[in-house]
Amino acid sequence: MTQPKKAPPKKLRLQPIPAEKRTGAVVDQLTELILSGVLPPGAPLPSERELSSQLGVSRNVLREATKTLQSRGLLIIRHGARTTVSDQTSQSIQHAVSGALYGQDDALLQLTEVRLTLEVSIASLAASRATETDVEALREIISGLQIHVGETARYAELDVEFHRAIAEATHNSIFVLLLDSVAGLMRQSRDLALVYSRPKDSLPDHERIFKAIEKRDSTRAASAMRKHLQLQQQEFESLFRAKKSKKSTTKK
Amino acid sequence: MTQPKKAPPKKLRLQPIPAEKRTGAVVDQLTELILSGVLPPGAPLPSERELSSQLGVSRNVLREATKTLQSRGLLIIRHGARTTVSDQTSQSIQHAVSGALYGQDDALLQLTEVRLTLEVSIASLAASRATETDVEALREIISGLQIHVGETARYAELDVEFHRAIAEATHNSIFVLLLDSVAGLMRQSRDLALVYSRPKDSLPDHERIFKAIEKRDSTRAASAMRKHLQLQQQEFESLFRAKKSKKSTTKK
DNA sequence: AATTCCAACTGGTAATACCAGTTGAGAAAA
DNA sequence: TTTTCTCAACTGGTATTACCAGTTGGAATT
Repeated sequence: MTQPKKAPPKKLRLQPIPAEKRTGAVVDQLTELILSGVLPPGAPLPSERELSSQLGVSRNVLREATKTLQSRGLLIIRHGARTTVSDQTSQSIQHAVSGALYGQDDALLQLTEVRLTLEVSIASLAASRATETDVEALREIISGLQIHVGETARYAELDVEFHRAIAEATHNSIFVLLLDSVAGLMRQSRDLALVYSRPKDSLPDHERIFKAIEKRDSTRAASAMRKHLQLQQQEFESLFRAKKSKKSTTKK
Repeated sequence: MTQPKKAPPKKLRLQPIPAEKRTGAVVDQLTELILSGVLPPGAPLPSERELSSQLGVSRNVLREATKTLQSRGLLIIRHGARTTVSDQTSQSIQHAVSGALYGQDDALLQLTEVRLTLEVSIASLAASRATETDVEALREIISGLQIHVGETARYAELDVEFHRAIAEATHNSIFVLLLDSVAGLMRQSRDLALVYSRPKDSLPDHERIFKAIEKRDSTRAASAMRKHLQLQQQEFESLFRAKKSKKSTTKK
């Protein structure tokens, strides 16, 4: 036994799968274990060979099930290492949306538009519902932003955190999920890197949004967020127009 | 050969998969074929045995790939029949969201809230962008609603169509996708059936929304939509409170 | 013409053997 | 002692083969 002592194969109570539709049943059972928290994020699953025998199904079936759960973003499977529980729920939304956007070159524009409307509503709701804890979390991020104005990369990270924290202040998990998905999709875009907002320009916006939420001023929070995002939107639009005209002159 | 003549195994140009990560490569290749329209919705794939040999991979790999695509909503796999291409893109979003909502009993409330903010924005955008074709489509649905006021089921169908048509008038496919997902999730809820809006009450709302869009009045469209959905939201809220108090007296 | 029936397809599962990354404990070097 | 390196024993990934279980469509029967 050269293998780890940690995560001792705690005999998870696993019900053997009865008859047909085994794969689906395994998916359901594992999903249940994960979502209910018996298998918390980061926890390793037993090996495929062990798990499959415990469940009374072939390794094939177990593997198809885990594959499905991976594509749903619930599991992280790495060749050679143990399969672990993930916490990225927004991943599957990204798949779906990126499918719908396939081949549309104004994809980024559509995304920013969705983000704009989504976040404006979120900001408004957040302002009316934020608890003291929420505000405190935002305050910390804001001070972080102020400190790291010089470092573009670090600032960008905190920027994302900021928007996410606002979504969490709505206390509606769907908003958080949708925002994550949209943000994840935008991050995939290559064109994005070029125009990503300069810290110096956006810091005042961020502060304004924070103050509005701190004062529980929904209206002001919404309008501050709108202003903040509209600038980006305009930059994308001009970028898109430039790209489009270039395309039509080069190709067609 | 007792099997069909239709869908003659048109030799799809399939590139053999080279080295490792075969499953992922197959997923990508099939995804490409589907999203690009080479394999249109409804089209049958070659059988697993044939496809796998054409791709130069084992049936195992092919199967895991198709399984993944199924869970992403791109394929429909039925035991005994051929696997066909699907067109349900919103399905995978539903999976993700229902995962996030797991165990939260105010799920329906969160959903209605998201729907409210989403659709209000959509209505506003639709009003400012609707083409004559869009308006014409809406007009037809409205007249359908007026005709079928008496039939609850038929009216409910048209109701869904109406909201979807508005989303399409934004000419932003992501909005359509998100709306579909939210609507699909709400349809799953058991509590929903009890309070579904009575035709007589909501018809005036629908007409008001339509007229606003017809006149390209964004503000009025948004407020009409808000009014329309807020009623539902309030009903859900009272239902939730009732349920909650009942729970706490019964259990704890 | 309508019904029944069944053979040959389809996908679903199992079992096994081997390939290919990962990992960590212990050996070797500092 | 501390650090680095090595490698065996894990992990997941793939291939093959055999068989089970729904579906389907046409031939045989009514």
